[in-house]
Amino acid sequence: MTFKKDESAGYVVNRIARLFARSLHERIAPLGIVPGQFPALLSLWEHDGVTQKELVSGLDIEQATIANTLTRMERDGLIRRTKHPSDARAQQIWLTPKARKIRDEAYAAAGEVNAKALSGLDERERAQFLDYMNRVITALHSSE
Amino acid sequence: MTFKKDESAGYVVNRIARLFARSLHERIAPLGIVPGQFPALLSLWEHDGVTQKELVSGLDIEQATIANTLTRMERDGLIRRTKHPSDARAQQIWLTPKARKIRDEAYAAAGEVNAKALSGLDERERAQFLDYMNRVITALHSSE
DNA sequence: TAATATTGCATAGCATGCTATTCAAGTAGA
DNA sequence: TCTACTTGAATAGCATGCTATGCAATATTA
Repeated sequence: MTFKKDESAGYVVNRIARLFARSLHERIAPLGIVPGQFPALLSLWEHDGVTQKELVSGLDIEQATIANTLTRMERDGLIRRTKHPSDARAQQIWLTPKARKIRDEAYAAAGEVNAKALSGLDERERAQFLDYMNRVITALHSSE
Repeated sequence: MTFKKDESAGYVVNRIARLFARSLHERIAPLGIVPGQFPALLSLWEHDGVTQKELVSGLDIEQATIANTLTRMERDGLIRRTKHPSDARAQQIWLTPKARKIRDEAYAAAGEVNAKALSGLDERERAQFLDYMNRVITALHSSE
């Protein structure tokens, strides 16, 4: 009785995630960003000036991970951090002009990767695929 | 025009992969193994005594990554490495009794995670889901 | 066979993620 | 108000993955 990797959802999902990341990495590297910065950027492109806590609350990534990502983003000139006006523990996170400027190209790059990934599925299948994935997320989330 | 994370295949896939890894981690930790060791273990449970090159060729993970994983597996008492009889550059990788012993439980743990993840899909949907994922892998693999 | 190329594996250096912990700053209660 | 709890963020330490390189051993070829 052999464990069939190609039939194990977990195995395949891991493989796909790495392929997506690689593909995205290639396309956004010229913009000066990397895949791990995408979640934060998506959120900040919509609304910046928020605290780290607020940023974290809209993402499904741990606070410690975001903190490190933000440090790299600051190093890379994508964000600035300013003191929060009324809470000395907190800070506000602002996009730099550089980060604002690449927004449309980054969206396009992500769109291209998704398009390429889904190129073998028709409209109905794509919708199903997303539906299935969202159901899997729900199932994995349930504590037991 | 807002980028809808829940409708981006790449975003969702990344999320799922992390949820899978977390769930698997919880279940196999008691066995003394971690998710990153799974691919190598699956291969070695079927056939050990192979070289690193042979092991790598059956997996879709880079050689450098495997090399580091094997170092941790050796540290954790899961494998031993012996000199290759006819090529001083190479080595043969052998499972320890400890690693052999946990095989069935590890299979079961992976099966449980998959079962939980897919619990919201019926038989037909599961087959479709896997089919879609394999098509996505193919699409992402194509160089252009 | 000596020079060159290839190959098997390790290492360096980095990004991304996680859990656990620390630490300073706010808040609440006695 | 003084003590204790909570909270926002950083840090430590680790795993997993990648690309690029290094290095020794083997193979090839001129």
